[in-house]
Amino acid sequence: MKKHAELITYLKSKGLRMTPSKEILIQFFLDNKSRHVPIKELYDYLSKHIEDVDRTTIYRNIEKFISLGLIQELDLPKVGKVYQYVFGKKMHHYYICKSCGKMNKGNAELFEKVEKALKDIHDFSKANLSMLFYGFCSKCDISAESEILP
Amino acid sequence: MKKHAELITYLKSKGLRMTPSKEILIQFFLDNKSRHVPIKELYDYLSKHIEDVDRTTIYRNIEKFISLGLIQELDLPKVGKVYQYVFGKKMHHYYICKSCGKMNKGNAELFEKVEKALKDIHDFSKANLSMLFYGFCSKCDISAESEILP
DNA sequence: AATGTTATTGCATCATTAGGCAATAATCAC
DNA sequence: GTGATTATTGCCTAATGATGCAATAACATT
Repeated sequence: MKKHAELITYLKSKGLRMTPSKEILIQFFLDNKSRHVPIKELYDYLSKHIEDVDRTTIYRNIEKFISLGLIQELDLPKVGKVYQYVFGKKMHHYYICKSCGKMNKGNAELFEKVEKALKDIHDFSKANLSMLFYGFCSKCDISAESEILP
Repeated sequence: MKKHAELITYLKSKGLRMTPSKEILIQFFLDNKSRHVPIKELYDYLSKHIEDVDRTTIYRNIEKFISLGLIQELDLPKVGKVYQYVFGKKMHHYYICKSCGKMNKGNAELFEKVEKALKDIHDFSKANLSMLFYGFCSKCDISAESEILP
């Protein structure tokens, strides 16, 4: 409730107008904070509450939410795009396999080391920062049988 | 030339078969190593060399090349997807603005600090690792006028 | 409460990306 | 070289995502 109101205030301050579709999507994200949601699910959910919503509405709102730091998009190989609530989170990071799309949350130690290292970086907001590490999980490791890659 | 042959050998060892379209795409990437290329350009280039190439061919080859660590995809807000040659590179990283899509190469100091920190991480290949930092550039900074975000 | 401004939506349309299937062609084993 | 295996392509179709425009609705101001 409180979070919801805060969020609305923030979004309005950024020039957004609160419409039924935005209200519903925001509530959905607040209720599913820890999940990674595919856009199909968002559309289905919205359709349940508003009949004949156009798919464009979803795409345009998603885009705005991303630009304002409300949600984050992850494009996972073999899986597709998923969206995740990130508003107010300082940072988060993931390891994503370029081959199979498998995703791991990074460990805390690295998190803190990088956070310290980031103090040097300017022209980039430290709030709401996402770090994505694209590599290869052990199952897909490409360097294993290769004499070319180090 | 040498690089080209090495690459072919590697790809074959991974089960790929060398076809005209793959040859042309690979040569293109070798000739444009430092660039970030949109898929339209790849398609136009391929079309010049093979008449009536199907779009599907590009997409499927791109996907394979990514899976094998030959190229890397960057999905930039407001800009779109671009592809970059990364084969054999140990690591690279970028700062990408979630709002305007502006992209900066990260600085070297952070690069090394993170590289050290990564020694702890297991189940992830250190070769061919991409680090993407998604935040907000100073121009788009969302936290500037907000009392909610830290 | 009425009004003016403008973000938002729906609609139509187009561009991009993905998947199934049969024909083709690259590679391997002999 | 010949044949067998199977990755790849093209084609067709479907799903996903983007864009321009006019109508609508949210919001600030009065």
